[in-house]
Amino acid sequence: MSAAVLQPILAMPTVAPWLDTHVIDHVSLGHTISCLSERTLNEHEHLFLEGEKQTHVYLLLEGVVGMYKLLSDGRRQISTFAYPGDIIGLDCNGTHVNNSEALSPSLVRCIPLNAIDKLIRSEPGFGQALLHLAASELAETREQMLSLGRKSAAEKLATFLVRIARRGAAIGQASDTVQIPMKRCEIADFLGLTIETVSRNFTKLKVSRVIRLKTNSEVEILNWAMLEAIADGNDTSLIQ
Amino acid sequence: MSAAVLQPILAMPTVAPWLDTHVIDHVSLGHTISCLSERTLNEHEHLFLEGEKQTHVYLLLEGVVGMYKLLSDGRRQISTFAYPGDIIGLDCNGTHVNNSEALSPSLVRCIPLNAIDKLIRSEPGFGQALLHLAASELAETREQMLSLGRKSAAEKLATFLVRIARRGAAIGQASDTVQIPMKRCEIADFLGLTIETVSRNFTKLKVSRVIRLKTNSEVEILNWAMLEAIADGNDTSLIQ
DNA sequence: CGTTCTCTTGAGATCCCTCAACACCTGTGG
DNA sequence: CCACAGGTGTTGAGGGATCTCAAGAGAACG
Repeated sequence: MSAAVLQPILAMPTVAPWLDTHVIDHVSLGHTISCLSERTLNEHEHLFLEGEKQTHVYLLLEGVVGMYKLLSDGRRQISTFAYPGDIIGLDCNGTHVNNSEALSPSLVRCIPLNAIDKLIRSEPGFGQALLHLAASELAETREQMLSLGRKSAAEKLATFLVRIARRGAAIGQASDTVQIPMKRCEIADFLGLTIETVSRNFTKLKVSRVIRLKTNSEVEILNWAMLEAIADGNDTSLIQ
Repeated sequence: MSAAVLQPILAMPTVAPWLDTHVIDHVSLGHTISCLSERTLNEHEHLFLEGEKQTHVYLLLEGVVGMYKLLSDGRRQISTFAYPGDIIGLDCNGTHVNNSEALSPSLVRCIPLNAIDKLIRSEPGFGQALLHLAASELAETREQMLSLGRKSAAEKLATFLVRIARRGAAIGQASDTVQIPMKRCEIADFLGLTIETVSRNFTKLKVSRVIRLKTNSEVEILNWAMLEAIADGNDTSLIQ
């Protein structure tokens, strides 16, 4: 699989093409191709933990990876989900500030930090691409803060579904059915809710004919306008 | 005032020194110093609005600026507060995704985007500094997501006070008294609470002798260990 | 010294959480 | 083929943290 087809949706210019094996070998590593490795992750296996020293940046090739933080009593907040084509581990300066766990069997390409540094110095476009990527992640994260701080449970779930549907469409999935690669528990920890509240609001959306659940991880969006209205806080019927 | 003394606390290497008038003039603008302008903002004046085209990046020289997003019914989420030395407008690729409002009379240096681009291309260290800055902002934003999604009102307020106290100490304020340059309303919109809940939890912290309010905008921290314990969710007495 | 803005405090309502039971699905083994 | 177990998701009842609405207390300012 070529990394060139796995471009992050948001970044323009994109970062992933630079991290193709041949490019990075040619540009920054000379002939020591062995420095670039790939790593498979089982479900629930961790890529890195909070507090660990950062050694690599990772390009996700397959699977879904969740980044999360914990409180000492076990409360968890998932800050973002990484999809194929996404860069993992950019949000840290030397030490990881998140835990990173594979939510499904995954495959990552490991890019050593010094390779990144060399690329930045030798290829002016690369640094710019990384900067755009970071800016996009910041924008997305701050959009999610609006959800966490100010939206109701139903609005949070609708927002989540809209975003995940757009994301699925961007990587070429059938647009009528949205694949949800995470469990209720992970959705809850992403939205700042409990699994029961997530489940109840799935039901709410079902009975009001906004969505239909083909399976627990496949959602058909029946009323896209209504879903977006709820997500944006413009709905008056569902939220009572 | 020289920008060199106004380095962002988190970024290492820092960005601000590159944006000093003489440096940016020499490196990227040749002799057209007129391209670099400064702008004063009254309280509640906006630097830019969501959806506007991005023309500049701003270095905050004086004052405090809040970045926020709105829902159509007026619910507001403040995503971050900028202090002197901070860069404003980095979290966007062409179009602003936040509103940016001065919370106190402020002064910003306006750096045109093309100057930023030139600096990135000509000075390899500058792009790296920007990247570190973006990574730091991402880390800080995701820390705030943990607050928004998983902490109680008391824990949110304690977290806010700890962070603002550290920030004040870093720019050389007296460590026993913390200056809070924003109103209750802005604290509430930052923490995802109402002003009443913020006020009630200020009172909670007062009666349990964790803090003392000299004025409404000056807080003395009486029990630092307790404040941090509450912020980290390790307190059992206050949260019942 | 009133006016306005901000902050605090109280009482009731509400949304979401907690605890609990049950339903569903899948694989395993008798 | 069925029984069973474990993981996952749904639904219900009750409680609690926070919000809403309302009034009053301070602080800032002309």
